[in-house]
Amino acid sequence: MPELPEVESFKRYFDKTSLHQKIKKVRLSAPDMLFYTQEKDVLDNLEGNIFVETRRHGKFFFALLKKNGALLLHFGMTGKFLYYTPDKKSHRSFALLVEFENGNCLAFQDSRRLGMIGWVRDVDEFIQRQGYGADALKISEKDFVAVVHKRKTAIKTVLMNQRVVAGVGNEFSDEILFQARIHPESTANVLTAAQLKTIYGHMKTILKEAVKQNADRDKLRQYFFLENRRADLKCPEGCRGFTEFKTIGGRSAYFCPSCQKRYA
DNA sequence: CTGCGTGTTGCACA
DNA sequence: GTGTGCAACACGCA
Repeated sequence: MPELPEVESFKRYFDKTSLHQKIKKVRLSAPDMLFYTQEKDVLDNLEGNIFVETRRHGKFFFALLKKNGALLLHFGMTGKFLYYTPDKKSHRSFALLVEFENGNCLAFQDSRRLGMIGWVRDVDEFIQRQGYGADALKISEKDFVAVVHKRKTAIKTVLMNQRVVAGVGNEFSDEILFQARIHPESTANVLTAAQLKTIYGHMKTILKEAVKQNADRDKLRQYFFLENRRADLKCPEGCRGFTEFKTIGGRSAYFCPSCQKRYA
């Protein structure tokens, strides 16, 4: 599920549990998840070191080390943290395990292994080198309109393109466009500046609210397309339309063809 | 038992 | 460089 709000919630969990403790031992059980990184770069740079602060850019999480660079994690579709005190009876699965000197462990778990693990010398340099766009919660309205307006593909695809804006995933893109009443297949560059500002406003509002609620889905029920990802449902806007499913840009899209207008 | 997906990369090709 | 579409990763779920 992880989109920007979930990653922010994972960041809080990490901040609460894993800062300022000396790292004793690191185990990597999923070397296939390494992202532009050698296994020894992760192990050697973490062991004996201390996490001092964390950062998030879009869906990427970084834990900055006291001495050298930062641990990079991406949660893919099923990634999560589990901080625990080990006992001899049960052992937990992990892709990456950080054992602290105080005896507790932080497991980065990812059953589907679609996440990423890495080490970067410099976070900003990494983001720039990879070409990721500004974070969805930090980008200015002006910059948002400018970068989105250049694109000649479906607005949904543009919102989800991490190299345009970082942090919006499939589910939130559907919800944002539903609230903006714009059809997800509308071509980005034919939308007016006013329409893009509307999209920007909804993007900010929804993401902020989801972050405030700690990405707790039970508290985000009011968002129709986060909650209902099915076709043929009655549109809650009372437009008498029914939800539709379509693959857009290779991703599953849900929308109301009746109240979301399509432009070009 | 089959098919699908909340994410991303990397490739071939227009 | 921009955009499209696919396969790949592995697993839970309907």
